[in-house]
Formats: sequence, structure tokens, C-alpha cells
Amino acid sequence: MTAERKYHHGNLKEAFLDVARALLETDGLAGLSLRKCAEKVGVSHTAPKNHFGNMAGLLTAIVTKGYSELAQMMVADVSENAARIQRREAASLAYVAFAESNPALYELMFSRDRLVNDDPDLMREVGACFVILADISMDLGWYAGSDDEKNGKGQVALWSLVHGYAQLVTAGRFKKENMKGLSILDILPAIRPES
Amino acid sequence: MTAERKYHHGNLKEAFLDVARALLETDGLAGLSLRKCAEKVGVSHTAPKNHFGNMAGLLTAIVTKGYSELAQMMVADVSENAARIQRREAASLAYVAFAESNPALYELMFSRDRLVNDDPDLMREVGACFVILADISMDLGWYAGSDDEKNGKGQVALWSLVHGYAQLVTAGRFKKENMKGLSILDILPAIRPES
DNA sequence: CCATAAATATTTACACTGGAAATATTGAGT
DNA sequence: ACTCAATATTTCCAGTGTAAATATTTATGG
Repeated sequence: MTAERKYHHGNLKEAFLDVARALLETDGLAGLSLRKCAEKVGVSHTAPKNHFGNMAGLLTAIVTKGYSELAQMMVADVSENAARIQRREAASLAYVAFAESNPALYELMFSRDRLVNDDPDLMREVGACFVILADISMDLGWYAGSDDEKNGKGQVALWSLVHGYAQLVTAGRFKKENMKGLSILDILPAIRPES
Repeated sequence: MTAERKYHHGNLKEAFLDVARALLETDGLAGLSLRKCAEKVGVSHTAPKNHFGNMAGLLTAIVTKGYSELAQMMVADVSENAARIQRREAASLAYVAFAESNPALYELMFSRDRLVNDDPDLMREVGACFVILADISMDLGWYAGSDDEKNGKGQVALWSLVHGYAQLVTAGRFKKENMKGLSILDILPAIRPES
């Protein structure tokens, strides 16, 4: 009936990632513990050490996967041949949807002292997200100056705006009476291009 | 010589707040503990219970003070009679400066599950910040539509942009090569008003 | 096929944490 | 002076992450 308990789990790393991520969303980061995860997976509480090293390593692995998923979602709902403004809108919507679907994970993805910040995998996935955001931030029409200036400012501005919106919403800092029906699309593209 | 050790500290609440805030910035939220604070203040580790209830209460008090300071700083460097665009620039600069000076506190101020989110003092100070941000977001010129629409979108957009910028910078998500010399003022006002 | 090494998991132990409960001390009001 | 509330301590407990030693399984090279 039940899967027989083997000494070697066989798939502990991924099982642990899944359980930890679920626990992160249900109990919050403060309620997440290695021991709870281990118990749910059915292994001893020190088993994850082989795969993640320590708590920071586990959180880094979860967050790295989070950035990977975020990148996928940003490009999932639109053809890469679509006009840039359409890709921008689709990616922005997907970005906010990701944050709203995974609020605890999303918060952790921008935390300062819980991750292994120089982890190569993490840096790679963050970079991949930035590439997408940089691409869809071109031709915003928000700024004047040389192309380099316009693009540089646009990259920073677009991610700032979308991240700020996502975080303020998921952290509950926007009151509902101030947010009535305002989606990221209402905030984003209404900024007029230069004539 | 040394201040004599009295049973009643006399000013424990504020002393604890100061020590905890300092420890938050030096050791990070993960390294902050009630017991460390208590030792530094020179009281037993359960003394803070009378003043803060528990850890969440302490963090909420710290964060509440943070919002209060942030509000002060946003209006400190400019006359309230100055033109709105000047107040907006001064407040935006001060906002980012606050985040950069208190990165761990700033992160905590937007965390989801460590605070007593319905604490009246906290809600009041958050509201005070929103009032300032709502004021300086008027006449942005970013949006079309009725005044209500323009102002509603402007409130959400301005806080999103400034918070996003502050957090992405302090969390290290903007790489230096992408940020070269771009301050919040470069991102903010270059967005052209409607003609 | 087998010996040996590497990978994976467990057991045990420890220092540290937040918090509950009972107790002690101090200060304020009458 | 007396009482009571406020403040702080002591003691205790369950829970946490991690290190070290050990056990088991799998993989590899002869």
C-alpha cells in the first residue's frame, strides 16, 4: 500500500523543495523549519544537510526556483514575436500574478540576509529575469536623451514600478479603498510616450 | 561610577527599542533575538514581555517608529509651501535615503508575517506616510481621465515606483553596471507630463 | 563478482531561541 | 502605612539549526 520506507529516499532534494515551499506559503517564513519539512518528507531532520548545506542553502534553492518560474511566467502568455508593448503587458500581468500566488516566496526573493546572495545559480536566474525585464522595458517612451540613457532609465523604472506594485499589494500596504480595481496595467502603460 | 543597577530600569521600553534596532541593522533580522537585546540592555530575557508582549510586538514597535521617521524625513528637507514638484523630489530622495540608511528595518517594514499587522499605532503611521505620498503624487501628469482617476493612479504609481526602486537597490537586485549614477530623481520626474 | 569509495541518511548531542508561569521587587495612589 | 498595579526575575519547557560520529545504500573500478 504505502510506499515502503527505504533508507535512501531517492528524490529527497526535490521532495524537500516542494514541502518547504508549501510550508513557506502556509506557515510563513517565520513558521518554516527544517525539522517540520523533514518530518513531512519522512526523513531525519539532518537529512537535508547533504543537499542544501544549511537553512540558507535551502532558502536559496527555493528562491532560485522562484526566479526561474517567474521568468517562465513572464514570457508564457505571449508570443515572442508579439509587439513589445504586448509582451510588456503580458509580462507585467504575469509578474504580479506570480507575486500574488506566492506572496511568501516573493517576499523571500527580495530579502537581504537569508539567502546565499553570491550563489551562482541564484545569480544566473536573477540575471535571466533582468534580461526579460530589460527587453520589455525598451521603447517605453518615458524618458528623453540618448538610447542608452532612455534604455537604462527604462530598465530601472519598469522593474521598480512592477516590483513596487507587487510588493505593496502583497504586503498589504495599499488599502483596498485606494486600490479599487487598479491593476498593474492601469498604472503601467497610461504613462504617455513622448510625442 | 557605572549607573547603579536598579530593579526597575526606568526606561526599558525605549532602551530596548534602540538596542533592538541597532542589532537589527548589524546582525540582520535573522540574527536579532530578544535574549541578545536583553543582555545588552542589562535585563533578564523576559523583561520585554511587559512592554511588547512578544517578538512580533517588539518588531511592530520598531517598524511603527520606522514609518514615523520616514514620514518626518519625507517632509523635513523642504518647505510645505514649496511647489509640489519640489516637495515630490525632496520626499522621494529622503524616502530612498531612509531605505539605504536602514536597509534591514526597511525590509521589515514591508514584511508580511512578522508584524502585528492590525496594530492601531502601526496602521496610523502607515496611513500618515500614505497621506504624504498621496499629496506629492498629485499633478504628476502621468495619466489621463478624471481627477479621481488621475490621482488614484498617481498615488499607486508613485509609491510603487519609489518603493520598488528603494527595495531593489537595498536588496541588491540591481547590478551596479545597470545602475550607474541613476538616482530616483532620474527615474521619477523625467516622465513627461501630458501637454 | 567483489572490494572499496562515495553518496546519502541517521543518531546523538549541544547551544540557542521565544515564551509561559510563578515569584519578587518597586512605585503610585489613597 | 497599606494596597495594588507595574515592572522585572527566576525557572522551566518545547522547538530550532547545526556539528560530529555512525550507519546504510549505491556506484565504481578491479
